[in-house]
Amino acid sequence: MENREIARLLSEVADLMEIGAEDGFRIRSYRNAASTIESYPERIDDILRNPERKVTDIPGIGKGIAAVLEEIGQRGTFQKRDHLLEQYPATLLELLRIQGLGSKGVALLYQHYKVATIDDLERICKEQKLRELPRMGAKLEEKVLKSIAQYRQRAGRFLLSFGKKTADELIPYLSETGGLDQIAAAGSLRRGKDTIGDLDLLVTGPKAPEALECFVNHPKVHAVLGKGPNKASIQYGLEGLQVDLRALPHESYGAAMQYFTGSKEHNIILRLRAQKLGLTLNEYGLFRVDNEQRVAGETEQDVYAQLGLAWIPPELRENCGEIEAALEGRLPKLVELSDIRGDLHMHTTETDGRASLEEMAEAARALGYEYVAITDHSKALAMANGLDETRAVAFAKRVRELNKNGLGIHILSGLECDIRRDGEMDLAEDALAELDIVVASIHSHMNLESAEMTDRMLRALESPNVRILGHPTGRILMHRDAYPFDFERVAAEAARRNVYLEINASPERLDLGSAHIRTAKSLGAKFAVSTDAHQTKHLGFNMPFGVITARRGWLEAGDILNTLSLKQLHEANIIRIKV
DNA sequence: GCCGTTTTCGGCCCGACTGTTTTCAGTCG
Repeated sequence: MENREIARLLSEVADLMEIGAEDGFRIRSYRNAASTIESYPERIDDILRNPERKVTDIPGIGKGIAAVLEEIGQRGTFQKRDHLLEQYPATLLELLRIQGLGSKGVALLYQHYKVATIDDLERICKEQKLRELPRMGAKLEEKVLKSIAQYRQRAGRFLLSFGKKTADELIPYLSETGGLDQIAAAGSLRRGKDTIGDLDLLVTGPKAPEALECFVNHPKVHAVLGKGPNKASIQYGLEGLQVDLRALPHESYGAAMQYFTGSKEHNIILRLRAQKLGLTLNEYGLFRVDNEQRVAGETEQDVYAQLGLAWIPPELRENCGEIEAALEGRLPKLVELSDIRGDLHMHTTETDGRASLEEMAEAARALGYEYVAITDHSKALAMANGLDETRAVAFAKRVRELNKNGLGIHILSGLECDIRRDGEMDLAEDALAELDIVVASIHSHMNLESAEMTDRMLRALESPNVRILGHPTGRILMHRDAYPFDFERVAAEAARRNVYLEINASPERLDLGSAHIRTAKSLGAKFAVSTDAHQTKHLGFNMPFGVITARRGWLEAGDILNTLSLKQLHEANIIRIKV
């Protein structure tokens, strides 16, 4: 079993224990173990099988969890889990994702009304029975119903990063078949959409039929939805992501990539354009209507060229002006991962990160970056052990000392400073002035009225020390919507004040999203693509999702702060580097 | 359940808000 799945079992059990009102510290141990295992570089399975190794050497894993892991290794589950699932249906776990309900609420609802599913919950709210329970009222009913509606809207979708991980598992697996010419992911994954509904894979080559066979026999296939000579569909893994694999002739590869990358809207316009030119376009190629002769198909470039268009990067294929731009030769030269020179938002063990300043800096250096900003939380985030003025200033001093040692990467002293309810900075301005760069972010009071939230953000932009507005809309994909505020006003004001808007590359956020990026760019705003890394591997893993989101927002390198060199940052007086 | 130890027991990040109370439990981050 993969670490990710083991972690999932442990964290589900932690949730069930919480519903069962078990000891909080014990629950935390399960959660800690889950999170450690999820990000552990080695497979737990391998360690278990190796008589020379002990899982208890991993911090956070003691005798108790070690026994659990052993049991999982042998039979895929463990006693405690079985026992809890006898008491509570697994569907209760889903209810925890509804805002306003925690473990206590879920337990009470289950005991009182046998509420086990989202549908049950909706009914109880609509019948106004929720308010009859202790400490629950009409406002909560309303909040829960709203949250259920949002939850349903995003059901069946998956994070882009999840699609990427799945593709990264399946593509090498299918390659082992041998005798394949090409194998690639298309669809919304290739377009870099923030969430995906399914995963589309293509193969070409003489052994494509074997690849289809191999595909439906993957050990993690949950169900085979269909299989023919050219196509197979499966539900993959516990999460049940639908994956489609299409086998095509080599000469159709470009046309197939074009066809299956979409979007549907983009493809409709292309086919209309083909029609006007006396051509017809499908997944096998571009053909003349009169004599059925193939005019393109082996590469995407040929297909676009034969339609009189420059090749359009997949991220732009949403029928949002890209076809007009391709016709007129004014497609943007989109930013690329290799343009990124540094990372301006990350956390360390000083607050809620998992790696030390030195470890983060070293990992960033290994990625080839020229600089990083360490931006730990400020004191308002007490649960993260946020920095107060004294610690922030001391930290800046420590960074200045470190930089004297020639680390091979320049560290900027920074802070992710909380924006308080009234728009004031969480730390005094004179302390912020000691730092090289301040990211200002909202982490609380997210349910203000739009006008109040707008004022709050405009107020935050007034701080002379704020350089970046962190995760500006506050959305968590498939979990929490952006808070309501006048985005255009805030973006315009940020542009006026030279405050950069963050494109938070964390796959759960991708905030700003592409639509907001385009709006903000049209208002003159500039951006920073930052990982918000909480451990070293986030640095490399997150950044491509931020860059692809920036690309979907039509951004070029020149729009993005951290494509500048340290020297340029300094000379442009964007960051006053304190020495 | 983990960890460290002044080593087998006691501590484990906690502050703020909300809606429900009538002094606070539950949720969130």
